[in-house]
Amino acid sequence: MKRAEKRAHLIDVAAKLFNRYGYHAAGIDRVIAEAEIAKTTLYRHFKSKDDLIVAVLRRMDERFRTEMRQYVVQATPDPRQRILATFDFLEKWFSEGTFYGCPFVSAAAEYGDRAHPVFQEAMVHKRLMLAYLEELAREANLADPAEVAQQICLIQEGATAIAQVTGDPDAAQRAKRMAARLIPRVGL
Amino acid sequence: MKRAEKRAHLIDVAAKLFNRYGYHAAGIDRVIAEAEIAKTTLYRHFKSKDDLIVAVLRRMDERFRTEMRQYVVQATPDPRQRILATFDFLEKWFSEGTFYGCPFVSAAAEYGDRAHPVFQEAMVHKRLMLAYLEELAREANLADPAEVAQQICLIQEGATAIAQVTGDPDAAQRAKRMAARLIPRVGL
DNA sequence: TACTAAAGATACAGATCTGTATTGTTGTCA
DNA sequence: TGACAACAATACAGATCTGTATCTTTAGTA
Repeated sequence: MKRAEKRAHLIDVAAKLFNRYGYHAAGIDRVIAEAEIAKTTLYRHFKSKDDLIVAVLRRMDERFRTEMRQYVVQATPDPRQRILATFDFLEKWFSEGTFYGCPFVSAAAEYGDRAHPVFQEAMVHKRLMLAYLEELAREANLADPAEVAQQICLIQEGATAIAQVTGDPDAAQRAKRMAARLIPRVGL
Repeated sequence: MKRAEKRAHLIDVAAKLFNRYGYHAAGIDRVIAEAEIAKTTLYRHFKSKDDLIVAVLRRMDERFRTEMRQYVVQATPDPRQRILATFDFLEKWFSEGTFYGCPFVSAAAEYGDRAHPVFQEAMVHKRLMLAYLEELAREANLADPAEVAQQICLIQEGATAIAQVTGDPDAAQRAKRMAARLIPRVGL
């Protein structure tokens, strides 16, 4: 395995463990055991655990938004329907069995200091999600794309939290229905 | 200080620390230092840290719902407005400076095993919140109280997550406007 | 006042945590 | 093939964690 692949694999394993057990509860020893690498190797790639966590969040943000984009694009060409398709993507996520709530919200909870790099990374993700939703709202010719994006974002967060605690993926479809009512139809 | 008061004080201190630093990050040593009690005293009241966490969650649930009830009752006599008043209560909470996101969602994230007592306690809180909102929806004579309760609950969770990550208490008022659009006016 | 239960103080056991140091092995490229 | 960087394996330092054991002091009660 090449160096870059090793690093990527390490991040993937760490992401899985952090999501499942939490950022504090999942220790470095467990990560290296599961990734089957030596501790020295980990610390050659990342100078600290916080550093690894930040890398994990960055990777998850990238993957999450890329996959959502791909899902939405292939789902429907209609701009308004694309906004609603994000909720189908959420439903898929919630049903995955590896879903333990939003990793970014959890990270912000475990590293409550707003100046902490981990918290900052969670904020970045939320900003980028907001930007994407605003982009969709703009393409749908909605009156106030920024406001719509904020609303959709809020509903998505709500659905995620509900699905996490209740374990019910249906939260996504309920959220979708709510979003449909909030978004005025194009041309109306 | 009497035994019962000591126990209550211990729970309050633990709640503050768990919220601020997280359930794993805040250690027993820190709790007893802040509460100014001996470790033996803590373990006389609670047989383990998990036990303490469960007690903290129970107390927070009780307090949260009681205070929300009181706030809502004194806010307005109109049943429909009472539903919306819950969002003003949230705004107050978000602005408190001691707000670090929903303690129950965070607890569920740190103890992701659904069979874990801590996770169970988070579920109980959500169930009770749902029951309260359904009660409000029923008093407002809404067509489908159970469905409305689920929707309001979802929006509240969304507002909480947004406020946590962005630090913006305005999420509560946005959520309130969204809720107002979702709840049909009485008699219509 | 004498008894008892609770609390304080403290040390400690045993595990686990992050991070480093050491030594040997592997693999890659010139 | 020889040099060099990465990796593995391992031990370890030093801190921190949960939980217990020991002993003393306090406080309430009969």
